[in-house]
Order: sequence, then structure tokens, then C-alpha cells
Amino acid sequence: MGRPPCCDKLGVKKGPWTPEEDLMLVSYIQEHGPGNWRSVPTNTGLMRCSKSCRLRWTNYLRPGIKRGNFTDQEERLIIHLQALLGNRWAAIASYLPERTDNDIKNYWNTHLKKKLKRSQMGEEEESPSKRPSSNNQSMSKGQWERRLQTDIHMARQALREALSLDSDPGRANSSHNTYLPSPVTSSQACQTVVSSSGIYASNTENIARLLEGWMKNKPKSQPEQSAESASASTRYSINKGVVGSTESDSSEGSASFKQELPTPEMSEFGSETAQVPLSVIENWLFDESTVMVQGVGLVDMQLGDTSGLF
DNA sequence: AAACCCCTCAACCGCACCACC
DNA sequence: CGGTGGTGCGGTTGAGGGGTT
Repeated sequence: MGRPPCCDKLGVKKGPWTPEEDLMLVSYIQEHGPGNWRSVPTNTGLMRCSKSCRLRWTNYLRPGIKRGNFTDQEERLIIHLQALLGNRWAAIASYLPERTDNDIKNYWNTHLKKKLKRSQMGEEEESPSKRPSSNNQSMSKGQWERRLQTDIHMARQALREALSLDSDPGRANSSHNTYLPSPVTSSQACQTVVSSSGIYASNTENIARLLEGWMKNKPKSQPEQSAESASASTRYSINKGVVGSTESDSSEGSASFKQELPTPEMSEFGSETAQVPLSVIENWLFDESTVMVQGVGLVDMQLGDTSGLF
């Protein structure tokens, strides 16, 4: 007999969160930081179970979450990460710091799965040389692969920018230099965000956005910035703060740089949690040239080749 | 205008893992 | 070593909104 669900208790509220509840949760986390979720409902007076609080925070209220449409680049990245990692949404989300695993999972289930299926069917019916394409059904194999390489290159650049690998002299001199503090786990993001002052501004944005939605009669005062219009540096700026920015010495008290590595590199490093040299991750995921990934229980495939997976 | 259908996504549920005792 | 509690993850659900008939 298993443990009874935490939400079975009498009086535990379920369903959509109200702005008041969000504010209670956010103000509590601002003061105490995320974690120790068990005590959150008692300390805040929220009639929610701890899991619900954690989920609300990580999937909606946490700073640095980008909402709105996925860009083509994100889309293709998800497709390839899914091909590499399978349905390990948390692992995939760690490479898209502004998206939650829930978002990516939803997007996969509602959009990409269908899209790929359509592509595959089109491929069977039309020409075997056609490749799955997220936004252009008639793209040739060569075009598709070139575009993919561009995406990977751009993602690599953006990730580098986000992590200040090239521009941050403090980090360049630190012992962390050779370790990539990414993929960023949600727990890391949660922990680190507390140590960096000023980051909660984003949190306020989330709340404001939420309230905006609730005040149905009021017209939107300012249009939400579209994902497409944001530059790579802007889009990753919040994560930059999370992983340790130059403006504060947040790298000191921030989360450790120990990485959960949900990758084929596991075997190489001998454990599921490993510190991984930057060069390895970069080669693994973001090498401009096509790299062969030696999988452990995963398919051996070339980055950019999803043909054997669907 | 109403009924119906489809889609999206926030939230829930169950399980697994880990740390601690 | 087993029990327990806390947390994270992936699968699934269902309310609500938008589109279509």
C-alpha cells in the first residue's frame, strides 16, 4: 500500500490559482526562497498542497519564464533534443532556460508530435528525400540541414552569451571556468535566483501579467513583447542573472555548479550526476559540425538526423 | 445565436528517487 | 537495511476559449 496522495487531505484547494494566492506564494518565496515546499502551505496560509505550490512556482511564477509562441529555432531544438533524449522534458527544458518542462511537454504533445507526423506522412506520400520540417513542408534535405546547422549555431551563441562565457572576466578566472553551468536545472534556477538581488523584478512581471489577464475589463496597457522581437541577448538575460551575472557577485553564494547530466555522457563520467567539461557539452550539443553521439541506451545518431526516430 | 467540436495549457496524479533517521 | 518524508518528473486530465456549422 502506497502513501496517500498529499492532496487528499480535507480542505486542500485544487484548480486554478487566484492572483491573491499567487501573491501570497510569491511574497513568501521572496522572503524565504524556494524550497522546503512542505512548509509553504502552513507558513503562507495557502490552502494548497506543497506540490501544487512548487508546480505553480516552477511553471508559472518563477522569474525568467518566457511565455508565448515558440520560435522556429526553439521548435527545432526541441525536436532534436527530444530525438536525443526522448521524453525527458526536464532535461530538454534545461537547454531552453526560459521554457518550463511543462511548456515544452505541452508544446510537443499539441504541436510538434502532430507536425512531425504530418511531415512523415507527407514524406511517405511524396518523396523519400523530404525531411521533417517544422515550418516548411517543402524544404529540401539540403536546405533543411543547412537551416538546422544555423539553428544549432545560433543556440550555441545564445547559450554562450547567456552564460557570459566569453565576456565575464570574473568567471574566466574562476575555478568554474571549465565547467558549463548549464543545462540549468529548475531547482538550480530556483536556488540561485534568491542569491541574486534584483531578479525578482521578473517575478513582478509575472504577477502583473497575471493580474492583467484577470482584469478582463481593462485593456492591456502595454503589448507583450513578442518572442520573435526579442534579441538573443535579451531573451537570455534573465537566465544570465540566474547562472551568475557580472553585476553582482552572485556566483559566490549561488547554487553549486554540479550538473545533472541527463545525457549520453553519463557513461563517460561514471555517474548520473557529473561535472562536465564545457568542451564536452559543446561538442555534444552545439558543435557546428555534425557530431556523432554515442548513446547509452539511446539511439546513436547524427545531430540533425531525426529520420530514424519517428 | 446556439450548439458543437477542437485545441490549448494549467494543474493534477502517480511514481521514482534521494536523503535522513 | 528498511521506513519515511520531501521533491522532481512524466503522463494525463479537464476547464475554458476559439472556431465552425
